[in-house]
Amino acid sequence: MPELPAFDVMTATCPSRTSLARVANKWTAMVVIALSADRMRFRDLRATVDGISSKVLTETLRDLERDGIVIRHVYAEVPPRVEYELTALGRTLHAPIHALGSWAEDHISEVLAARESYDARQCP
Amino acid sequence: MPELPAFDVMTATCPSRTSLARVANKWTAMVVIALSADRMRFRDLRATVDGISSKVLTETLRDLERDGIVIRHVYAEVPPRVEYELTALGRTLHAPIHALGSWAEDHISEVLAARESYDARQCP
DNA sequence: GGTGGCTGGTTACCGATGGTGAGTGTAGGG
DNA sequence: CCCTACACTCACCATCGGTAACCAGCCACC
Repeated sequence: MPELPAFDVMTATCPSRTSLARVANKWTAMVVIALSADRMRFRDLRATVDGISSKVLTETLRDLERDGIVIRHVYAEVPPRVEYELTALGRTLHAPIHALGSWAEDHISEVLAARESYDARQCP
Repeated sequence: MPELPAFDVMTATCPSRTSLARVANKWTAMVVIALSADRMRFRDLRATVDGISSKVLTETLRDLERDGIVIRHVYAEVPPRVEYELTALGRTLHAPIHALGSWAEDHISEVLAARESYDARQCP
């Protein structure tokens, strides 16, 4: 009865594909990494995730909230305070995404070397 | 002398950021997953990664080749034959990306449930 | 009561990016 | 002589991500 995964990210129409598309995204990755340490407010996230715009951060957070990965806490204060936090589901995403971020940092020298030799080969 | 990572994906200007952007991408993820099993030719990749266009597959593969993640084998035959294979560096990327793909497949039901309740809350 | 600041957005706009469909070059087969 | 197979490449749109500017609500200050 343990049916093998009826879900396959390789299939264009499979819902898991749209989920992969959301999760395999640089902004998603950085927001999840930032939130994995602690819940944060909007402006701190914006500062931590260097280079993200308000609009894109808003959209990213709303999509993540819709998918049940982050939760939004609104405090009726002045000035307004809104905090974002990973849900239990979001915390399960931390390991894979953190691994990806670490990969980028750990292997950047190899990537840069590969680029250099590729570019040298292309335009002699 | 083992300096701690001078690289930080959270910094917009850090090279590792551009690397993360390439690697945290749905097409990249699917191509790497497809190639992790075995080297493949172009048309088989196109068939495996359901929904990708020739143009986008070509671009993705060229970027991955430039970053030293895949290697291109060209056979001077007619009709032409080109095979793509993960490099050693590419194979180190398999685990993180595969984890992400599995996450998407494993948690899709929770994601779909979250979406449903979110959408119900938004427009009653 | 006007001004400015704080916060978490929203909006208009615009260039980049993804996607489509058609075309290209080569050689063997019919 | 033409058709097919394969791996692209190109011209063309549609869509999307990104930027900059603005907004709402409340307070403190003048």
